[in-house]
Amino acid sequence: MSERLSQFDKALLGLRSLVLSGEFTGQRRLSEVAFAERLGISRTPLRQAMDRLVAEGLLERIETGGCRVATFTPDDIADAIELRGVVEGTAARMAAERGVAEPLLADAAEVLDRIDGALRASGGVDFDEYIQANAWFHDLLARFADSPILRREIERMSLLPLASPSAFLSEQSAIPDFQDSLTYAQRQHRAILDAITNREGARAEALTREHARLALSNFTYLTEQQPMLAKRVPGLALVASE
Amino acid sequence: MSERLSQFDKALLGLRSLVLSGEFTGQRRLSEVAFAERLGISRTPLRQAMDRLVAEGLLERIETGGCRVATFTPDDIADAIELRGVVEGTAARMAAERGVAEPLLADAAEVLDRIDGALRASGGVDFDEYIQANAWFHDLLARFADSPILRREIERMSLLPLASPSAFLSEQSAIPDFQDSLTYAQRQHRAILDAITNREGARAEALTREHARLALSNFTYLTEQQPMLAKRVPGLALVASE
DNA sequence: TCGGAAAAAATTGTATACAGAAAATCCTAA
DNA sequence: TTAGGATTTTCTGTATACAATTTTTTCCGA
Repeated sequence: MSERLSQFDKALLGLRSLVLSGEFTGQRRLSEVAFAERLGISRTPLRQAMDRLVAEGLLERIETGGCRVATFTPDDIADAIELRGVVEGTAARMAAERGVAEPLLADAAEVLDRIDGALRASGGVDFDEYIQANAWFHDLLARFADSPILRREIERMSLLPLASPSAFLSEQSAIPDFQDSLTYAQRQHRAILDAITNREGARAEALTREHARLALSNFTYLTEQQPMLAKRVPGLALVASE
Repeated sequence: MSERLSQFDKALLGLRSLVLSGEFTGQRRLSEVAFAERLGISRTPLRQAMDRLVAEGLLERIETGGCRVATFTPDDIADAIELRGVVEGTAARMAAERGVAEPLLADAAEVLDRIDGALRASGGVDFDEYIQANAWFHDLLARFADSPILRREIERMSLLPLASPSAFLSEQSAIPDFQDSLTYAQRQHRAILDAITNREGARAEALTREHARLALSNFTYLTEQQPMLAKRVPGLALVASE
């Protein structure tokens, strides 16, 4: 089961995790040689990985050469979350319009049951399970419409860690009534799946957008109440919007 | 004014234009050495350019190594056009909600006048002018909301040449009442700008989506009426959806 | 003539060398 | 002491060499 990793894969995984660790979140240029040595590979595949991370938006090019960790304002993150909701909403609408293959629907129902289980776990909510199952549901949503284009774009948007639905989940436990928020989110999941199953495109789209707006309001609350969140955001420099 | 191009820039521009020329639209693997020689550069920057084009979606990786020109079904293109409309619609809505800086609005008004001029040119519609001004308008739309995230995503979606609003414009002259279609599109432009100026977010979004749907229906008409279009699609293998 | 194995050729993935440019350091002069 | 400039150092961008695969060709046997 363990596929042999190419040097490029090593570079990509290693570099991404280093960037997300937050260690290099200053505005300094990232040294190719330093990272290549640290990851035990040559500069060539490391450079490829840097290019990739620039394309993902995690890094940004410097005019004079090289690149640095990207910085985002809370407004940027908010936009990314909302846009993700819009695109997922489109996926939901298309899925409803076109109909979804039975097996996928069955998978979705099962995943939603798993989320219910995580919410009702003895000893409080099982966060890890919730996060995983939630990510699974959103991935299924992206596959419902059977559109490679749509799927690709949604996947791309999930790459900005802060825009993905499960980002911050651990931070979010600081939110009052957070558990209620999760329960509410799950009710939205069921409503979305219901709308899609019933071929109600407009409703499926609206519900999915609304679902993203919940994540958005949680994020907004966090950044307003806890400005120091910036320090805990995994790896990306979060810059105060003036 | 002529900025010195890096080898990578040469590779990117050259390779993209070669791919779009359609010469390599078979399913064969693109040889790195061949292209490097043809463009007069070494394999390193060419390889970077290939990576970039893969990220853009113009090329796709081959499991055993290397990459080839990507293929799209008409359904894929249709999805891309629709999705572009959705994201542009979001930009329009956000612009209306947030308000747009005066200078940008003035630019937009001017561009729309240029389009009117292109439509009323003596000796028939000035297509080149229309295409250029139209692209300009859509670029302004992407900048209206003052959101780097949104702008980036819209730009990215314009990279798939077939999804961009002006793609096919020359082909589309084969459409009956095509000139009327352009006039209608321009009326939509004005309506969109009007909605944004009046801060009517929902209307701005709906109108922008509708605008994309016009392009979509033109594309659909073309592929249905002229299956041989595939041969004339610049550079991308268009595969019949079964 | 056809199928398949073996050898040959070509191609990719990776490492590394090198030149030119940017950045850091240090020295000098006000 | 500090500003400015020259020098040194470091770094990126690019070319190229090399090894491991993959693909093609060749050749033999059925």
